[in-house]
Amino acid sequence: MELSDRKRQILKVVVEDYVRTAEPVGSKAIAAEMGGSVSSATIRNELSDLTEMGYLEQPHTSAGRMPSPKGYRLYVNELMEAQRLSLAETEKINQSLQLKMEELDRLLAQAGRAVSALVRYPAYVSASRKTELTVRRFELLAVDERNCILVMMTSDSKVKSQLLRMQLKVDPADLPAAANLLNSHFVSTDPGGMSRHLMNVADQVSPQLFLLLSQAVSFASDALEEAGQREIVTAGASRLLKLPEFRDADKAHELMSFLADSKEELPQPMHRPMEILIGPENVKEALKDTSVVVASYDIGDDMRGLIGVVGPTRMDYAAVAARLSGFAEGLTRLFGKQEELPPKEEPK
Amino acid sequence: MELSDRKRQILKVVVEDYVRTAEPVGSKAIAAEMGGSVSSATIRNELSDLTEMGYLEQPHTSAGRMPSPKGYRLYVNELMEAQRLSLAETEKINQSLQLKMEELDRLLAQAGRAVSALVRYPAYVSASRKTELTVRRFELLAVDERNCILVMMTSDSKVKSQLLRMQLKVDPADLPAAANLLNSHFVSTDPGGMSRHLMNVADQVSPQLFLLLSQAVSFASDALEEAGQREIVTAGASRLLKLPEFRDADKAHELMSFLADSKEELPQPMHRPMEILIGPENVKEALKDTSVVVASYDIGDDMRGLIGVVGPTRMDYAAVAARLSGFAEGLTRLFGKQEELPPKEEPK
DNA sequence: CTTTAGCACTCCGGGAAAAGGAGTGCTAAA
DNA sequence: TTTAGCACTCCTTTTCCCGGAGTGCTAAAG
Repeated sequence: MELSDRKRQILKVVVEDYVRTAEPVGSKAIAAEMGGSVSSATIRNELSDLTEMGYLEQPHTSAGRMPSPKGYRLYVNELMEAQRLSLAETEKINQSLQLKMEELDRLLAQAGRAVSALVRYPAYVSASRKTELTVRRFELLAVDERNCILVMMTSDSKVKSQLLRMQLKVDPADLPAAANLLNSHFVSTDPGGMSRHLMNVADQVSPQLFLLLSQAVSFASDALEEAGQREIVTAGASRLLKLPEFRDADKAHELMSFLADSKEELPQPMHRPMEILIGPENVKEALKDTSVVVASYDIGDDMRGLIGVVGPTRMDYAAVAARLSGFAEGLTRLFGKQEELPPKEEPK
Repeated sequence: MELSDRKRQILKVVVEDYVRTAEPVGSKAIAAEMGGSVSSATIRNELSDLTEMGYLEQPHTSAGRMPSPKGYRLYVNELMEAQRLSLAETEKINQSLQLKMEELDRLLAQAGRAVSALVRYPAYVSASRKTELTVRRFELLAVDERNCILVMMTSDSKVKSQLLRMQLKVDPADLPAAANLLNSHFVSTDPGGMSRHLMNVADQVSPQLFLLLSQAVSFASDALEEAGQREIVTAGASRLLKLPEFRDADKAHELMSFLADSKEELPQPMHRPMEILIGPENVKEALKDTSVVVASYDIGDDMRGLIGVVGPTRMDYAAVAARLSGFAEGLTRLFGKQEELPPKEEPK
């Protein structure tokens, strides 16, 4: 059965009222909010229908109505008006993105704090790689005969380095040869492949050099693996405590420790650039009665970031969605700019 | 006035009972716990004295007694028996310290989680440098005429590197000279000094090289500064919610956002390797009715770490102190091992 | 057929009153 | 100095009651 226009409007009013007040809303209030064109009795009939259809629920007979997850879903899909951000608001977002491009971790943490502060709910941010990272080039620098420095440039034009301590003395003059070996055999290879490949060169070099190489390879594959991991930071978890639905300490604790310890299991947008998951639509038990809004953004060409907000099902979806997509765009732009001038020189 | 032995014993019982139950403790319970050698009436007289002297307080007439901060202080200083950890417990601590020595940040975070899990309170961990960090040696590696790699070894034998993108083309053949310049002028200098010094070399080199040098110097001083900062991580903040004293959402929120946003202001041990700050002894307003136990540990020779626990004044000081010092020792040992073999070659 | 007014009924929330209990402080005796 | 006895205090919990908001039904009006 199709919903009449009036039913839709009523549902909209209920959602928006309930989001604001956190109290079940009654027929009288709705009638008033609709300009008095219909009486509360009429509204009551409609409410009764909507409840039967599963869009609304009642905490108990003779209380007002509140939206069910299904009701929120309809609201989000069809009723909600895309909120335009005010200029001031947009300005604020961009301002909070004036981040110094330090390490990615730090930047994510900062972005998370900014989002959380803006929407007043806990937020989470992460970045992950679309394609496997590899090493593009190795260098070895002598320090003394027991120490040398390994420098690698990765396929995303970042540089990593590490001091290698050698169990056996190595003549500094041998280093260029070792570096050549690395450059000819271990370049453009995924971490697993590197360690496997190490065996193949075992008999081509002296034991000293082999020890050195295996250290280098193990550092390289560790570094690649680490950089490939998606790291997630959360911010503003304690904001939950301000919400009436988390007045109960146990409930709050459950969700907050989920945010602290199981960040990896927070939802990612699968199909669209922004997704809204309402209450039981969440797979994770701990999120069953919260809602999540999550958007993705691009970091250069081969990384993808994700930025999300966790809140009660009674969330101001329109506001959060607008701000979140503002942020996602801002971040895409930010990284677009940063990544403009990487050396395109490709190894072969 | 000196406290009689019996008074001291009574105080001890009160503290330990109150810590366990979070309820004011009455004369009868104390009498029972002391083996029935004295009657509750006698205890009442003593309690009355102790209250007058300020070691105990009463939430209201005709309630039991609970320790005042002064009472806790006496308990911590004189009454508390240093708790010996069971073998299993020590084992557990050491096990949780089987950390892979990745980046310091990650290690701290992991240690924080371990401590927090063990003592069941929020914990914080940080590391800071005792002496100023400087660069010991620079290297420049050519990539192409617009890009080169800066590698620096710092005074603590760590290696950092960064890709430098040059606005003006530079002949790779000039790089060794540039590196020499860096090595002769910017080594063993603090970050501030580096930027000041940059002006002095402005007229000794070509504009291209100068641009390159200034990028290198600015990266170096940023890196030094960043590495010098004390970074603090907190863990397990949500455990607060399990405690009856933080049942009130507002109170919990206040402390949790302090832990999230003002970590820098958490206490550090000043004089001794371990310090206990009880309630109002804390300077920070937000900590006025919590207690903090904080211990320090060594990271090699020139870094010092700090590891602390935040909880209600009603904290099991003996247990926390024992576990914390176990952790601090473990960490010192861990870092001691790691740092055994740095190259002692000193620059001059 | 839809809308509206009227009305009885339900159920929650808050406040007052009552009951219960733990613990104190005092007194007087051992 | 210690102890038993007892009255008193004050908190906590429970119970009870009331008011109000809101519903659902019915019957009349549009």
